[in-house]
Amino acid sequence: MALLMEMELPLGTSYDGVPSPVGGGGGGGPVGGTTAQQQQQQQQQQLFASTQGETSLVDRLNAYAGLELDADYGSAHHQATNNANGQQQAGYSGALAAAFGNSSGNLIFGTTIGSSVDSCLFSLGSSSSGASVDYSTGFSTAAAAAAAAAAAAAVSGRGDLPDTKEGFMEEACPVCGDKVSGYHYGLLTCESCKGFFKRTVQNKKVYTCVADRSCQIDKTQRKRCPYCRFQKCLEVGMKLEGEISVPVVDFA
DNA sequence: CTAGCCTTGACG
DNA sequence: CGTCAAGGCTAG
Ligand SMILES: [Zn+2]
Ligand SMILES: [Zn+2]
Repeated sequence: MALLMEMELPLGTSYDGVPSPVGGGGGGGPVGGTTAQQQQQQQQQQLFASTQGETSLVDRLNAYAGLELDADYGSAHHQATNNANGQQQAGYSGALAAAFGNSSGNLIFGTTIGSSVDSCLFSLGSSSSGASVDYSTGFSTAAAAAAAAAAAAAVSGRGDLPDTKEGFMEEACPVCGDKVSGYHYGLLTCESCKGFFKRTVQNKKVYTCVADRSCQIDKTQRKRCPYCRFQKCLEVGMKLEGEISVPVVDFA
């Protein structure tokens, strides 16, 4: 697919206000300084809060990553499969987003690790079967593993979904499983999740989960808990146009 | 609030 | 033009 190669994404999205307009891919007007990042942080803070059993920051990060792994590895994988149809980098950045909070290196709870994501290098083998990962920072094995797993799946273009023929498993919203209607906020999602994401970001909505922040989101239950739905939107990598950035990665 | 449909604009 | 995605609209 040549289409996925021509995505020119603005590196170094400004983190202090004006989202840099992206050239590629049509699109409406610029988003008026909406802060999905803050919302993302809010919700991920809550997730992170459940790791308070750990003492050190690193331990908590690892615990957090562990939670992300357990709760979301499936969807990340799933998404990577969908991306085989077009945009492989989405799953990649999604995993990175889950692991790092955002691709500019700021962690979800407001701390900064190192300087930026580029302190974490991924060396992916050219073969689709195996991918070697080299994380030199050693900050979070679990987080790196999560990112690497999704990255590997994205690169290899294989997930656990059986492809029909030419690897065209159409329609499967990574959030709720409904039929996808196109690319929305960075990846293939259904119309309803697109609208949902739009509403919550535009109106700066903040939901709260009445359960354990781990509600299952599917087509029939997605209405049940908007918190967990939005959480899954974020985990899966949905983001505003201005926030779309490519993590510093070199495929060797 | 939800979600399907519509309009808008930027591409090529 | 046609396509695509963001955002608007609105019945239910
Ligand atoms: Zn959906
Ligand atoms: Zn919930």
